[in-house]
Amino acid sequence: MIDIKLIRQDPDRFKKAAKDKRFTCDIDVLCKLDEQRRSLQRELDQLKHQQNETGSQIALYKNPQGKWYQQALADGKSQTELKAEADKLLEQMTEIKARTKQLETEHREVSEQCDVLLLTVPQPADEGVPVGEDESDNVELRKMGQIPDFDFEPADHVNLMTKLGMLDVERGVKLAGTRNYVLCGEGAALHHAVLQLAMDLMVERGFIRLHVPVLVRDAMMVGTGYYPGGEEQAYRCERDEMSLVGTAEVPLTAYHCDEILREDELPRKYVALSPCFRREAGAAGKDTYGLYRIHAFDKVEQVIVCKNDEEESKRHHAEILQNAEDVLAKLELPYRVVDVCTGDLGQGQVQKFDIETWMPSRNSYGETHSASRFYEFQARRLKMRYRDGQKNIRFCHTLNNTGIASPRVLIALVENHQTADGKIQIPKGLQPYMGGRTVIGGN
RNA sequence: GGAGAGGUGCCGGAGCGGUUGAACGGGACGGUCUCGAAAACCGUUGAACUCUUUGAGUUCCCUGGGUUCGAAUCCCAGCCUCUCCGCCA
Repeated sequence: MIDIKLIRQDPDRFKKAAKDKRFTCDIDVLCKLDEQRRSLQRELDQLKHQQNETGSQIALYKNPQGKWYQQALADGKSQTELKAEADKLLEQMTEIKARTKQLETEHREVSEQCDVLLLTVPQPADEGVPVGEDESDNVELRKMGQIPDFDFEPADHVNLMTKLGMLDVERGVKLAGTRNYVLCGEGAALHHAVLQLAMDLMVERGFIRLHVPVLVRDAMMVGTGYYPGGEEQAYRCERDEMSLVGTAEVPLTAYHCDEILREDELPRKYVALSPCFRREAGAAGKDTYGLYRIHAFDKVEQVIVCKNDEEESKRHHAEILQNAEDVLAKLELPYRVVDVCTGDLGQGQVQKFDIETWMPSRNSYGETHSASRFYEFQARRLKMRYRDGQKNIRFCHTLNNTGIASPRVLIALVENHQTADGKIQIPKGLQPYMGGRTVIGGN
C-alpha cells in the first residue's frame, strides 16, 4: 500500500507507475475522495468536540451533589431554572447527534471507497528498472554455468524420470486431475534432497527456520499484496475466509504483522519449507507437459524484514539472490539472472530479479527463482513497524526470494545431468543428501 | 463435538455508567548515588488521524451494532483464546 500523503504530493508519479506496470487505477478519483474524506473528518471532529463539551456541561446540571451545581444554587439560581437550562442543552445535543450520525455515515462510505482504491495503487518501480511491456523486455544480467552439449539425443524429464521409476504422471492425474503428479522412489528422494540442501544452506547463513501455516486468513493475502487481484490464482476457502498460500512468502512476511519491533531486532531473516498451491487460472493450455506448471509443489522460501532504508534493502536483495545462485552452483546447473522489466513486476515490487535455469527439453531457460524487493509496500499493509533510534515509528522493508522450488527444479537437474545410457548423475554437492550415491539408475 | 471461563497498554493485572488513555506492579529508558556495578530513590514510557502543527482537536480498552446527555464499564451479535470431558493424527 502506498502512503496516501505521497500520492497527494505527487499524483503524477503514481499515474506513471501504473502506466509502466500496466495496472489500472484511478488516481484522480482517489485524490478527490481523499480530499472529501478529510473535509468530512474535519467537520466531524469539530462536531464531536462540540458534542463532548455539551455532554460534560449536561453532566454538571445533572449532578445536584456536584460543586458546580451547589455553587449555582448559592449564586441564586433555582432548581427549576437549572433544569430549564439543562433541557435546552439536551435539545441542542439531540440536534448535534443527528448531524453527527449523518456525517459519520458519509465519512465511513467515503473512507471505504478511498481504502479500496488505495489498495490498487502500484508501487513505482525503482530507478534503473528497465521499462517494458512483458517478459520479453526483461534484461539479462549474467549467464552462469555451462549449457551441456550432449553427443546423444537427450530425453526430457518426463521420459527420463518415468523410465527410472521416479515419476508417475498418469496416477497423479488420476488422483488429483491435470497438473498433478506423483514422485516415486528416487524421484521423491531427489525432491527432498534438493529442498534439504537449500534449507541447510539458508540456515547456515543465519536464516531462522520457521514452520508456518499454509492455510492463512485472507487478511494475510491482502497484507502481502496478493489480494485484491490475485483471488483467481489461489485456492480459497470462502466459508472460512482463508486461503491456501501459493508461497511461504505470505506467512513468513506476515509473521510480524500488527507489531512494532525494536530496531535492534532487525533485520529478521526467515526461511521456511512449505507446500505451495496455485490454481494456474488463465494458464490453460500453457506448459501442460511435465513438471513445469503444476498445482502443488514444495518450496524453500527466504524472507527478510529490515529497516526502512533503501540501500539496506538493496544489499539484502543482493544477498538473497546470491543465496539462490549458490544453491544452483551446488547443483551444478547453468542459469541466468534477469532484471525484470516494469510491465512484468507485481503491484508492490520495486525490483525483481528472476533466476532462470537451463532446461534442455525446453531448449531455453525456465524461471526457477524470483527475488523481489518491496520497500515498505507490504509492511504498510501488514502494519509491520519498528521504533528507530529517534523513537520514531517507521514501516519495515520486506524482501523475499526462492531458495529452491521442487519439483520444477528437478526438470533442470535430471535433464542437465542425464547420461547417454539414461541415467542421472548426482552432482557432488547433492550426494550427501542422496545417501552418498553418485548416480541414479542402473547399479 | 459437550460444558465452563475470559478477551484492557510491552507484560501481569485493576476498573463494572461521569476529568479513566486508563489505578497498581513488572519491564524498558533517563537521572541521583557509586571507582564501577547491584540495591535504593526520582522521573519518563501506547497508537492512528485531522487542522490555522513548537499548539489544538478527534478516534481507539477483541470486532460490529444498540441503550444513554455520557460506556472500557450495560444489552445483542460475531470473532478469538483458555480450562475440563469426549473423539482423533
